[in-house]
Amino acid sequence: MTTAPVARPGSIGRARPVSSLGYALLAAVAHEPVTGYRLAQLLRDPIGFFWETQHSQIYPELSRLERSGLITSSSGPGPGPRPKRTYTATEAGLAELRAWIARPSRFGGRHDELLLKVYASWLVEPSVLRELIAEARRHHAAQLELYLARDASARERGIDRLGPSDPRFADYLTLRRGVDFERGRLAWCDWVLELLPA
Amino acid sequence: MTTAPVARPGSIGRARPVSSLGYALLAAVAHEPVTGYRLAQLLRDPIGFFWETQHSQIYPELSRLERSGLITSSSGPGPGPRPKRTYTATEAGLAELRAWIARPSRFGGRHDELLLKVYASWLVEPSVLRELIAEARRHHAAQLELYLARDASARERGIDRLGPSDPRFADYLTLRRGVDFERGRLAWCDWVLELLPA
DNA sequence: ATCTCCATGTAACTCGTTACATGATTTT
DNA sequence: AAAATCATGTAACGAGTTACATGGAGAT
Repeated sequence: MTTAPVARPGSIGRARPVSSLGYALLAAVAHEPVTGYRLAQLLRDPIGFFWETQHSQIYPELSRLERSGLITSSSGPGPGPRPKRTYTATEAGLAELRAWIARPSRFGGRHDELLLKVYASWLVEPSVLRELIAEARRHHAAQLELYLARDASARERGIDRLGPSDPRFADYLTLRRGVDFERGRLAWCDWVLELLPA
Repeated sequence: MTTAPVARPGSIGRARPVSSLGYALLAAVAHEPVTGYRLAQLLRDPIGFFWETQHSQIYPELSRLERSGLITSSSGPGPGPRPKRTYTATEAGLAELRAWIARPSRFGGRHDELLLKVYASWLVEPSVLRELIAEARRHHAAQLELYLARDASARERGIDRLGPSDPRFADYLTLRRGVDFERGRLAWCDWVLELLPA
């Protein structure tokens, strides 16, 4: 039996709980060992489609995860002045991830700048609102195209026939949500544009 | 007592640009004069549907907006130990809001904890994923019901026949997006649940 | 020559959440 | 008697962004 509860064994003040970003990093590292640089890429694409951040937030968070025993690192010579570190998830890290998934989620923390602008749009000329929506439409159309291309190649490889214990199946579920979201947003943009006087 | 510190005509050191929350507050104040307390309510419902925050962030932000001359306040006796302040948008504030709407938006800043959990769900038993989605489904179903009730009463009052220069029309646009979003999310939850082994 | 990619970090700041603090009036 | 509502603020901390800093290898 592994000495499970991780972290500092004799620490009195409890360690800071793992942040959402921490879980995002853990989830990525659980796929395969990666560098901080690679994680920064993943947090633009594909994880970035639902959880974005910058590399400046990643490196300190990796240190925290390692201090908590949820990941371990091995370092070798790097391309720059500092050594390159490759992180691997520990059993404790996987256990923490599993526990987090099962814990009730907080819904909320919504922040949508487009809807905020639309909410205030009665103050501007209809043509300004029209351009605002048209710009959003272009963005969501481009994003949808990207997702659909991935969806097509994922289906080609039979990803939709995989089981829920395959990481690629989980990827597929989030990708489909991306497709639905962009489609919904596009349809809403079109509806608004139709409603607006020419 | 009205204080009107005008919008720093010749100030050299540029003041901090207005934050997204600042614009949310400005947009609400533009409807009618309100207190900080009332703004806190609006930032749960209905503005909170796309821009949430706590009252502890509102009061300092209101001070900043007033120092920038975008809103003014009048104070009278309050129910508690401190005076009650009612804020009103200035012409400069409305101009700033209009300029912000016309400026190009940054899309992004996505943070979706459910999708993050789903992304890592290959690590857990399918039953855990099932419960995760079922919980989300309940939440989105409840939220959809709320939006639909509002949508029905809004249509009864003929809000869908108003023009884009009426604030209630702008409210209606954001409400419809809420309905679409929850419906899309519900459909995705159902799709995942069907895909999962019983 | 310049640009991009790999790779890692820190500094300074703003944004956002939780908890603390007060107190009258109204509702349960 | 207890709780909710109205009403305003501060303190402490965690989360997130932008800018600074370094430097080799390979491509244009």
